Amino acid sequence: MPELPEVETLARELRGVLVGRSIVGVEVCWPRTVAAPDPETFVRRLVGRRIREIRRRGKWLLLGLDEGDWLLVHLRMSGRLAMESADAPEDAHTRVVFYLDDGRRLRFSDPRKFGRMAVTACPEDWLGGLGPEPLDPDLTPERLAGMLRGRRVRLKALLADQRFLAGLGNIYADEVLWRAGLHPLRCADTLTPEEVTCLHGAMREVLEEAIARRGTTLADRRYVLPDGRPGEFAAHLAVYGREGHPCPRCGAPIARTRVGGRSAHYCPQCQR
DNA sequence: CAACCGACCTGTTCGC
DNA sequence: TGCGAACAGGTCGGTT
Repeated sequence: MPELPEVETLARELRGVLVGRSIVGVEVCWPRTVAAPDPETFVRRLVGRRIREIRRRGKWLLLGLDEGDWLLVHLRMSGRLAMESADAPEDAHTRVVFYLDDGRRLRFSDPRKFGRMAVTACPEDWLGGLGPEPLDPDLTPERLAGMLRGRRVRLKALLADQRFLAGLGNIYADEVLWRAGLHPLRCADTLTPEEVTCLHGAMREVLEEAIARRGTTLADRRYVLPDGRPGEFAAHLAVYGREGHPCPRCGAPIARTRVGGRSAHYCPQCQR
């Protein structure tokens, strides 16, 4: 579930505690978490490295290391990164543990085992296919209109397509469309310039507000901050997970349909 | 090009 | 109460 606001929050929180630290050891508990290189080389290229910087690109977290390598992390569905002291309790879902030079650990736990990480000198090999960042100032309404032109796809599917825009997933695609008053099944290349501007604004507002509230922690608590605190945006969701509940804008019951095998929540009254 | 499906996974929820 | 089926959705690769 972690999407752009959750990974952005993670990057900001980890920046304060990880930058300047060195990795003194790495334990791979579930080898398939390591997408590349092979787990042995993965560990060898990390041990002894200092963490220079932390960035986000789409839903990817990037840890910049000295000597030019990058550690890339994708949380997918259930991944979680947590800072913990050396005496923290066992976790049955631990997949990779990074031991740091201050005695603390960065633990990657991931019940569903979908999360992936990689060490590479060339992040572009992994991130090259991603679309633009939704919050990039260069992504103007005019440019967004150009991206939509000729795309005969349903809006919801396009917003969640990482090649189109990097970072939106099921939750925020639904929330953005509700804020913009656009139906999730609407064909993408039929939007008027006014509607594109509205979509552009809704996207920025929803993402910026979600980041300000440190992301969405749902009842299952699969996403929490590195210290275990929850994000606070769940209370501000208008449609996601609210089927049958009243629309915050008009009071009509929120409906749910399916787009490409995934659920799409919307207000049948406000989103035509 | 667009839509759909199965695979990857396991914890939770649902129906009988 | 207990059990298995269905569901959750990010991404990839294959098929229609």
